[in-house]
Amino acid sequence: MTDPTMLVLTSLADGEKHGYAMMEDIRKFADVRLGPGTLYGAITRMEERGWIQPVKTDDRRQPYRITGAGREFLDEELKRMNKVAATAQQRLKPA
Amino acid sequence: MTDPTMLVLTSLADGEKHGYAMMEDIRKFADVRLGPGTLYGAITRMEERGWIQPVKTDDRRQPYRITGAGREFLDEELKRMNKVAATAQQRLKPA
DNA sequence: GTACGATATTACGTATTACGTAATAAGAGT
DNA sequence: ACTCTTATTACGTAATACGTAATATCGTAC
Repeated sequence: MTDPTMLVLTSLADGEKHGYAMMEDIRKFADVRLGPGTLYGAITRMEERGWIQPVKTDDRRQPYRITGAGREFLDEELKRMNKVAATAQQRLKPA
Repeated sequence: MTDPTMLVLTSLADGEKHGYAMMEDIRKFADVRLGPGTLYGAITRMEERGWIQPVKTDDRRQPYRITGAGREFLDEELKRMNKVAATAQQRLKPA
């Protein structure tokens, strides 16, 4: 419904961020509050899939950046989302 | 990613359908193939939540219709989806 | 310098959901 | 009768979501 994967990819689309920063960003642009369990779980899976990658740092905070594959995936999913949204809106307001 | 709930609600937005018809419809408008486990599982949950309801019939096929609450929910989620999609698209293409 | 609030992540456990496959059954056409 | 398509049910398992608590660091006000 508020798929964490899409939210994280969208959050990283305009630059690298660490987990906590994503939380805040996502709360702002989507009005969704991801708890740590949801967020860091999603991050781990997405890293395994090559959609995001950790950025080297000395800081205790671990920033991530979106990969090419991540952008591709995001783009494709966006197309589908738009298609579904367009269909739904059209059907909800028929006349 | 391709949330069955949204897909079913969208499918029912323009009239009642039974499960199999939803499958086909969803495949057409979203290019997503929902297997029976996914589809009928979603239907059951959505019925429990009052977003859809079964339509009385003698047929072996069980049609469902979207409820007022279902429309409301769909509408709200669409707003969020549009917001996320707009943000993502904007961020993917900055200049 | 220590107390405190905000920042940041990890570590759990549990509940929910997704999803694949197989089984079942009825109808339509040959 | 047979077979193909239609349609649903019944599983089991894997993947995800999500809440809560624990842990730790940082800044800053006192």
